[in-house]
Amino acid sequence: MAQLAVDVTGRWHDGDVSDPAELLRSSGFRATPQRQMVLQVLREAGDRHLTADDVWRAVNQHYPSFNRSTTYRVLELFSAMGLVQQTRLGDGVAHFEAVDHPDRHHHLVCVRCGTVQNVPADVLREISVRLAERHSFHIGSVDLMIQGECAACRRAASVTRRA
Amino acid sequence: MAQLAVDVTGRWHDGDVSDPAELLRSSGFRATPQRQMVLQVLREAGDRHLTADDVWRAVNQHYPSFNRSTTYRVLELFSAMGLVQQTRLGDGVAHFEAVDHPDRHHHLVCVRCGTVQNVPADVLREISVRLAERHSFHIGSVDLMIQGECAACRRAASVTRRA
DNA sequence: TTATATGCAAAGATTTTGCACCGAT
DNA sequence: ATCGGTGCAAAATCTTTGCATATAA
Repeated sequence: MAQLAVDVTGRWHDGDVSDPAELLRSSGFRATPQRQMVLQVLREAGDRHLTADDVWRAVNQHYPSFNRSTTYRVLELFSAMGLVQQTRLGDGVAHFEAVDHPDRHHHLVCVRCGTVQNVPADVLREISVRLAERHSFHIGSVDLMIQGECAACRRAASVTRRA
Repeated sequence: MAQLAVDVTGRWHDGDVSDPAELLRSSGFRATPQRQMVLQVLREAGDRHLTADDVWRAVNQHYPSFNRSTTYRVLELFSAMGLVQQTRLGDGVAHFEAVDHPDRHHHLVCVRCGTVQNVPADVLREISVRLAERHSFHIGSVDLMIQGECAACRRAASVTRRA
């Protein structure tokens, strides 16, 4: 995946995250219906992480001409703007969720059954800030993934497969 | 990516991580040259994370019939065995590294230039153990990725693109 | 008006799968 | 001799790109 195909130089939003259209314009981008609908879908999803395809299907339902490639372009833009956080859960597909706080929750992924448990992110806040300071790094998002066996699978001691 | 197509039930290694062949056999798997070479390549890479393709190219050089699909199958097995950790750098490709400690280091990924800084993982040990206990989760690997802007890019305030 | 963003179609990249054969045990 | 593992080839999945058109500002 190419990173930052979009030029966001000096165009980061600094304000009103509640008004998508204004947010886009104030960052120097156009408030197209596609972009607004993508953001809405992501926000309505709450802390469920959607794949690009999930997003596409949701928007496409109300807006049939909405194209897959636009999905990727919009999601890339939002990632660059810091509106959306991209998460990888080890399943080879990118997952996206709206960012309200820079770090919302993290993931325990079971390598047996693929179940994902969310855990609140505040435990990491202090540590990640300290890390960032030490490396003069400006945090966009924090993403912790712990892989292992969930309680059920440990007990079961039997293999569960995932499609 | 399908998870656990391989049956690893009750066959986790408990011992001598230094002898790849014995390690595999004691876990109930066959010690094929392909598997041993993949492990060797990953171990020689130290803390550089290799993509599946990197691994394939390295092994293929000494073993021309070595096939890409075998690469994926072996890496999946090693992940399930906990020998190899899959890390995410936000570039859409899976990266792998040999695991000696359950958590070795984590990553600060610059969304501008793609630079990756490694940071020692011990800061997270306590927290991840606590999290795992709370969720009755058996930790296989811990993977923290912080995305944002590196010091250089913040200063530059100009966009750097990545191929 | 005009540069940005989208739709479309095609290609690219990565990963998975079915099947016949091979080889570690 | 078995059955697990590999090679091969093909497909599936996910994502990116070029270009003409549409549209937000």
